[in-house]
Amino acid sequence: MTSLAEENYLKAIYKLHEKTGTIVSTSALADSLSVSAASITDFVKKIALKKLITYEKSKGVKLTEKGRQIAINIIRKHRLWEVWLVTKLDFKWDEVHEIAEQLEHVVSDELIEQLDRHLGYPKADPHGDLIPDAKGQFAKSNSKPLINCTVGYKGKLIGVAEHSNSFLQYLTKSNLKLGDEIAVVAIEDYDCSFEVTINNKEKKLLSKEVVKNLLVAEI
Amino acid sequence: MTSLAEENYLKAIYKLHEKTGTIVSTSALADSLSVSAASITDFVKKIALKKLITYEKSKGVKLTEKGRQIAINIIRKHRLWEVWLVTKLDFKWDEVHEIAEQLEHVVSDELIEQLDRHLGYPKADPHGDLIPDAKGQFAKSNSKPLINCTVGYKGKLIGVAEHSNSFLQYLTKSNLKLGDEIAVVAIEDYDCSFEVTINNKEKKLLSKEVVKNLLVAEI
DNA sequence: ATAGATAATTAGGCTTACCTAATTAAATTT
DNA sequence: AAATTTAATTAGGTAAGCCTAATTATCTAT
Repeated sequence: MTSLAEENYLKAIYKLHEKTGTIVSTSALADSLSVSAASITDFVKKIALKKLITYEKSKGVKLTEKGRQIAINIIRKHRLWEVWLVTKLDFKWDEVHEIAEQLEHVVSDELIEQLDRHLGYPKADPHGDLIPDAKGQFAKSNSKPLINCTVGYKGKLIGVAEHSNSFLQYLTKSNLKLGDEIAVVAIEDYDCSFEVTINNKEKKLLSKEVVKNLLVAEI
Repeated sequence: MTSLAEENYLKAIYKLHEKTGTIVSTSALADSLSVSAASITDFVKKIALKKLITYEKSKGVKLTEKGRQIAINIIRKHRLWEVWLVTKLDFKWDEVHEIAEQLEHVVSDELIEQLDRHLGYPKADPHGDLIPDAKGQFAKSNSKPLINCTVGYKGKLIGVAEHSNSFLQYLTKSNLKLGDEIAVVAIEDYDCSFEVTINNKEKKLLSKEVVKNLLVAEI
């Protein structure tokens, strides 16, 4: 069996690897889990023995295929629960993370299968993150950060690259939501801010920080 | 905060007290939690210091009002989740207990409030057990064991006094479910078995063991 | 290439929630 | 009431998951 702590370590390793593309360092993990570096070293040795990760002393860790499957399953559960919270219980997209962090650890394959069915086999969570299927397979995504687009580009907002409550709340306040059509009208060279129109109507100025974190795709 | 172990101890004490009406003994708790008596004594002292229970050495324990509120809240959550599992995810009434045991520990008042609303504020769980409201208040029940009824009695099956999977599965197999109308046709003196009709149609013979565990109420 | 800074590890401890074995208290039998 | 059985407690110990402080490795800058 996989303990709560193990699940959280594996998930953190998965996410850090996804972000950096490299082997995951002790300090990055310590940071992400809010646990001392010494504790990380300890724990990491233990789960390496269980073949959930490979551990290179003073280098860092990597998930094994076994560890990766567990991590992906936790992420699958987390995202399905988030969909449920938003679509069935009317939570806002900035209110679901903490609750899903608890629900993701509930153990029952039957439950998750039924939940998935109940939700109509959603492809993405409320933040646009893809939901892997029961076999751990992700759909292919063709999203890119809006900041990589040029004047004249027209696409749909399908995700966010930053999940902080403050960013999500900023978007809500700005009346920007997933599915909105975004057209790039102009880009200011000096500060990299974008002038865009939303759904062919509303004109908006978006700062570089914001544009970096908006993920768009062809319509 | 209340730990997982604390929640389980309080719930067990609540249920044992409900069943026996008396102060709860160390051995009864040990039995119900599958933990050694020595561990019970230890733990019970700790939560007595937190004023969740009162502990009389060598006598047993009782919930304080604070402990009782926590226990009732866990039971409320458990039963709401069971309703959700059956009504929204199509689980059978004998499949929900273990999953609800996990879900009941998820911490979020908002979540439970929204879940309650989503379910339409159910009064009882799939086994007919009453669901306390957010203030810990139970509705009044006028149910009684079928075994206390006499020939000619007509009532509705509204609950079960025994929750084992084998009993629930027996009822399912016998095509008996909550809401069914039961009329007592005859009672065999010798073995206390009941001859009944279900929904004014099907005739059935129910053993004393079964009749003891069926809860009925006036229609 | 070496000094200094940064990152990782080791050593030793703590808390929670459990355990067994030994002892004491309470209940039951004779 | 004494003897026996049963229940409860005490004493001492364990594993998991964390901690701090001290040490060692690795990286960076001169």
